[in-house]
Order: sequence, then C-alpha cells, then structure tokens
Amino acid sequence: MKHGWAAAAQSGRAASQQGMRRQNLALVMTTVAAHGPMSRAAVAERTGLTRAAVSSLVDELHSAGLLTESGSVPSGRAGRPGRALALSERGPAGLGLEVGVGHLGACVVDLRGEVRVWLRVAAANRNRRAEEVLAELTAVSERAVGEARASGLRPVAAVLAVPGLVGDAPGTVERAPNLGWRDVAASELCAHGLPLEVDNEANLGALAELWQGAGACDFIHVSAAEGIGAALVVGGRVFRGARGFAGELGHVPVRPDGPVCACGARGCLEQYAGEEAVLRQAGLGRGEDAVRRLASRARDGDRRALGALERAGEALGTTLAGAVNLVDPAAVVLGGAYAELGDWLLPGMRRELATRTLRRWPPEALLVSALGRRGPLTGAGMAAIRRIIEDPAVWRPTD
Amino acid sequence: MKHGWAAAAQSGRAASQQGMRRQNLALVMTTVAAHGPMSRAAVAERTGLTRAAVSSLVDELHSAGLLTESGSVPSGRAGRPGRALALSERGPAGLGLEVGVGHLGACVVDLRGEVRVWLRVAAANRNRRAEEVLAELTAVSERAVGEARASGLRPVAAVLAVPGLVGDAPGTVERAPNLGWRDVAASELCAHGLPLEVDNEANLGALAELWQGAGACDFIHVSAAEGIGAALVVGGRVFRGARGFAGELGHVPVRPDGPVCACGARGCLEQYAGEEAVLRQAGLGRGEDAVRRLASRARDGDRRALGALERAGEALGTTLAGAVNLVDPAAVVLGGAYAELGDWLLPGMRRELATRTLRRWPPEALLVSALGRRGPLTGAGMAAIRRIIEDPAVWRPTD
DNA sequence: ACTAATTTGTTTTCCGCCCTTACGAACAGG
DNA sequence: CCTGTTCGTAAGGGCGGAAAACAAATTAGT
Repeated sequence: MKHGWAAAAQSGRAASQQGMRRQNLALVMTTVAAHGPMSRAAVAERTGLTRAAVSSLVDELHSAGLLTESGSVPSGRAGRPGRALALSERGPAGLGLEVGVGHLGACVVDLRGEVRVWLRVAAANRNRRAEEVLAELTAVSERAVGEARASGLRPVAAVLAVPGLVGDAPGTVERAPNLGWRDVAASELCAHGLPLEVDNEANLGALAELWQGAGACDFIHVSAAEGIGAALVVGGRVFRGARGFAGELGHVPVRPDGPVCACGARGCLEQYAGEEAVLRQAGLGRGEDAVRRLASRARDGDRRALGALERAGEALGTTLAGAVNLVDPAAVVLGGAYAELGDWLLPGMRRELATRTLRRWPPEALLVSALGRRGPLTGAGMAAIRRIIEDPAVWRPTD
Repeated sequence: MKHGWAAAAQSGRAASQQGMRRQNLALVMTTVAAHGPMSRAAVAERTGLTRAAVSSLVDELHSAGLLTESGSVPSGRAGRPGRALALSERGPAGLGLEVGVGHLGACVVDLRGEVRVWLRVAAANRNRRAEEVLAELTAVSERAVGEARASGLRPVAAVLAVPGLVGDAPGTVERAPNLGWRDVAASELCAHGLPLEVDNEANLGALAELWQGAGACDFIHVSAAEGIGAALVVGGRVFRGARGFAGELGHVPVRPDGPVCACGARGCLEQYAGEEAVLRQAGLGRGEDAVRRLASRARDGDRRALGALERAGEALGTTLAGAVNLVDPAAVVLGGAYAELGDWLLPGMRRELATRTLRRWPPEALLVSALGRRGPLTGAGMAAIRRIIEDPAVWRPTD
C-alpha cells in the first residue's frame, strides 16, 4: 500500500517577527477600512490585540500618512471618549484604467474606497492598434492623475481592466478577441512610473461588488458584456483556477445538441444568452448601445425583445443552477451590461434556480449589481489602492 | 456615489509570538512530511528559517514524540553528515471510520501517512437504526484501536466518513438519504474519548487523493457512489461553499428537458450517469456488488452494458466540461466506485471534455483514482492525523 | 459643584522568539 | 595528518507583542 504525504500538500512560509508586524499593520488597516471610523480601543477589542500594540501600530500608520485622527468622539457611555481613526483622504490613491470595445476609462480611488475622479471617453477600439489605444488611454489617465493631484491625492499603483485573458506574464494581455489583441504588454503604458497590473474586467467587476456591495464574501458574479464571463469570489478573493482561466461561464453547455458555437462545441450558454444571440432573437442589430435599445424595447412591451430576454434568462438560470449546485455560493450577482436587463432576465433565472437547486437555495440570494457597467473600472481603482490597505508595509511615504 | 469598504472585506487574526511559533512548528512538520527524511539544515534551507531556529523547533517536536531522529546520513558531499529527521511511526495516529450502505470500516493511519490497520466488514445499513449502526461501528473501531495500540500507536483523533451531508453542527450528520439518517449526532459514538469529526465521503476521498496522489493541489474529484458527488480541492483544501453544500454534481442539469429526477428537476446528471440509471440501462438490478457485475459484463463485451457506460461517460463528460470551464482545475480525478469503470467511461468523457473546454484543457489531466473505493476511509484516517501535522501545538503528549 | 466610576491612550517592564555570529563536531579529499 | 566543508548548537541582541500601571477625559451620582 502506497504511503507518505504527497509533496503537493506542503504550504506556508516561515513566520518571522517582521512578518508578524506586517500582518498586524494590515489587520489594523483592514479593520478600520471595514468598520468605519473607530477608536484605538475599538480596534483592539475587535482584533484581539492589546491597546498598547494598537497604539504602536497606529502611530506607524499615522506617520506614514495612511491613517488620520479626527477629534474626540463621545461614545455616549461613561469614560474618556476615544479619538476616531479613519483612513486618510489625502494619502496614496489607486488609479483604475479600462479599455473597453467602445470606450476608455480612468478613475482614482482614495484609501477610503471613494471614487474621487471619474473619466470615461468614447473610443472605437475594436481592431485598432494596441499601441494607439494605449497611447490614448495614457492621455486620459494623465488627466485623471492631474485632477487627483489637485485634490491632494497621490496615485501610487494602477490596475487595468481589459475584456480578455491575462496570462502568467505580469502586465500583459494574452488574448482579447473583441479588441483584436494578442500578447500585448500593457505595462509599456506605465509612463507615470506607477506599477501596473492587468486583470480581466469580469474579475474586477466582481471585486467592486465585493468591496462596495452589501457583500457576502463567497459569490458568483456574472458579467455579460461581449462574452459571458463569471468570476468566482471565494473567501473574499477572486478564484482564478489552476491556469487562470476560471469563470468561462459562456461556454458551459446548456443543451448538448444545441446550435454550434464559435468555440466549436454545441449548445454553449453564449448561444442562448450571449449578447449577439439575444440581439438577433430580438430582431436588433449589434451596435454601440445595443443593450440600451433592447432595454427600451422591452420596456415598451415589444414581443420579440421580451421573448428573447425570457429565453436568455432561462438559459442563464439553468447554467447558474448547475454552478450553484457545484459551488454553493452565498449569492449570485448579475453585473456588467446585463444588470440593466435584470427586470426581464430575473424571472426566468429565478424559476430555473428554484427548481434546479437542491437545499432550497434562497431566491433572494440572486442579486442585480448596483454598479452595472461601472463595475470593472471601479474595481480596478479599488484593487489598486486595496493592495496598500492589505499590506501597508509596501508603502513608503518617502518615495 | 456609494463609497467605503464593505465589512465583508475584513479578514485575518492578530499575529502573536505564540502564533508565530505555532506556525513554524507546523511548517517544520509539513516540510518533513512532504519531503521525506531530511536533515535540520535541509529543513532550514527549504523553509527559510535559520538552522538555529529549526533546531529549537525540532527539539520541541522531538520531545513531543512527533519527530524521530535516525542515524547519520552521508550526503555524499564533503562535510559533516546531517541526522535524518522523520515523522514518528510510534507517536499519535489518526482513526478513520466509515459508514457505507453495505459496509462499515475503520483504519488507523500513522504520522507518516501510512495505513497501519485496515478493517472492513459487510453490513446492511440501509434504513437501519443509526444507534445500532454506530454501536457496531464502535465495536469495529475498538478492534482497530486495539491493533494499533499493539503496534505502539496512539489514536488521538477520529474522522467519520458518511455518504451524506454534514451540517453546521459539528459531529452530526444532517441528512444521509441512502442510510435513512437525519440529524444523527455521531459524536455519541465517541466512546474512546477521542474527538470525532464527521465529513462527507466524497470530500474525504478527495483528500486521500490529494495526499497520496501524484497530486496537483487544485482539482475536481468525482466520487460516484450512490449519488454523484464532487469535491473541489482548491489550494490543498476542500472547498465547501457558503453553506457547506458545494459539490452536488449529480444535480447539475445535462438536458433541461430530460427525465424527471428525484430532486424534482429535469435532466439532472444523476438521471444519466447515476448508479441506478446506468444499471437500469445495462439491464442489471441493484445489489451489493452491482458495479462489479457491471464491470465484468462490460469486460465480456455485453452490448447493453457497454452502451450504458458509453452514455454515462458522455453525460459525465458534458457536465464536467462545464465544471472545468467554470473552475479551471489542474486535474479531474474519477474516484469512488466509478474508478473501476474508468476503462469504459473515460473515452466518452475525454471526447466531451476535448470539444467543450476552451483553451485545450489537456486530456491527460483526466485521471482515474488508484484508491477507488478505499478513498473515503483512507482519507478519513489521514485527515484525522493530518490535523496534528498541520498544527502540532494542539497535541500534548501528557494526555 | 464635587467626587466616584469608567473608559481611553500611553508608558514601562517583561518575556518569547527568531536572527546573527561564533564555535565544536564530523566527514571527504589530498 | 591537515584542510576545507557542512552540520548542529550555544550565546548575545533586537524586535514586537503582553501585562500592568498610570494619566487623561468624560459621565453618573449626590
């Protein structure tokens, strides 16, 4: 009989005192970020650290410009009032960038998670040279950075949202079919000298939902834009899979013998609920604001539009029911462009989810994103600054 | 515009020196477990700790009876040879228990991960009173514990594998339809005074595969026994979902209009690849060793058996293709009773997976478990002792 | 108004743990 | 036999959190 523990089972790094300090700095930051302005004593109680330790940690974060101390806040009860700690609104900030098929975007998010600058310009990027697109994006982002500086903010990291796959090489887009990109090294854009990370727009939209939404920390975020993508958020982190390709909801089979898909298989979800398929069934052509036109037709009671949305919702529901059975998320969030179509998609989805999920998966766990289209760019900005919150030690104010 | 970080985004605990020590003890244990007998210096190099720190940690683990020191091992190179450290084969051990529909099992696994005692007795447990079953299991497990003690082992924790759902309450089975159990508090069994944990057999089978297999640490383990269950292993841990119900592969829809399932929905995978459906299509009745009979018929070239297995493999493949698109695992492992049917299931599965997965998911990533039926019980024993390896601080030799 | 009680934040002391450095031990090679 | 190398251990130092004590600021009670 074979024995022994497989090598794959090992994990973890050595814990040192520096690592301990680092972890506790992060703990204070995330605690203040999550639970609003609060006193040192409240932080201590919530984290389990002593008040003395919290004081020391707060000192360090304060002198780094990450935490600010407002005046006394009367607690209502007896005793000396605590001094409210909050994340600085003038410290480092995150720069979010987005390349869409029809637009470019840039935003700046401060430490508190508030969007302080928001720029979005129309641009026909389909099959345009990547260098050109990135040059224009650089211009947009420089405007955003300028406005941020004027408000006392200092963008220190950037995240770019793209409608495509990001591979192993950091800062590069492996494939973005709708843009016609292939192996584009987007870090070239980094003219600001900021470290730039690239991620899929669906993943970033999900993160925005995680950080802004009423939020569970385990959910599936469905983001229908050109294709149908899903992001699995597990324990507050996007689950990327072994090779980074997780979340390809659009090519989960709905009917094994269904229509042939561009991917070569039959009956993929995209053939039922993809933008192109829905528009075709609704009798609409593709175009810039096709989704908006579809929504207005549905509002007017157009039979074909309503039927197409009904069928799309049903197919989405069937597929998501399978995903729910497999993953058991606390919620399913409908985001991206389809958030605007929620009114007409939801009934079919709910019906399918209700009949096809075991253990009475609660129907109220199916949500529509409040961010909708703004999700990816918002998420990019938040992800950029979130790195500092989750590891304040990387931030040196002297830089 | 809404702002602020959702409360869900917080995580992590305070790091203290005790926690640091604890983590490093675990690091040494897992390193030695994963990379065989090795010297202190080798542990230091691999973990990043200093040789001095490793010495101190090893001392503590040695005096707790968890590590043993063999004689000098010449490294071949110049210099003083190191003394080989290995996990003790006489220290604490894990007790694995299993209640199946047709059998009871108990095993004892030592720190090295080796199965030292293995007992399995036939028993007709379907719709039998839980108390009776557990009493008989207690008898079996006492025999196993006795044999283990005779070899110098000391079972210190137990894990029970059941074909059912384990809920929030620790140590209780929420539902096990094939046994007819409902809200059974299995911890009552704990006559040995050992702490007992209960888990689903599919999850434990997956863990056995993780720890014994050549193993990736992200994979989907399909375990077909009575129902069809799957366990998602993510980063070396079983992913249980928000409510602990993840992995219900059997009720993922294959054909939305297919035959009605016991769950109320239509076209669930179980209707195509479940044991009952396959046996019916193959013209076989249910029975104790039905799977074995099916395999022998297939070996003999029986048309109906081959056809049934072909169709089952295809349905499994379709469903798994969807799961692979969603989760992007490094491997899919076919375990449980169906491992014995791999020869006939695999072709259809491979075909479906090849056509329906994007990004050419490598066909060699579809594996058949070597453990097969022995998976859950093995995994239970390993899980029991693994707790001590992953947190040696919980183990007090004085007990 | 004045005191007691309570809560906050800081200071001081202490302890644990890892790191650095140094040293003895054990082996291979010339 | 001597040298170079590697292994394990020991001593000293620094860092970081815990525990306890103290000062500060407010409420409650009389």
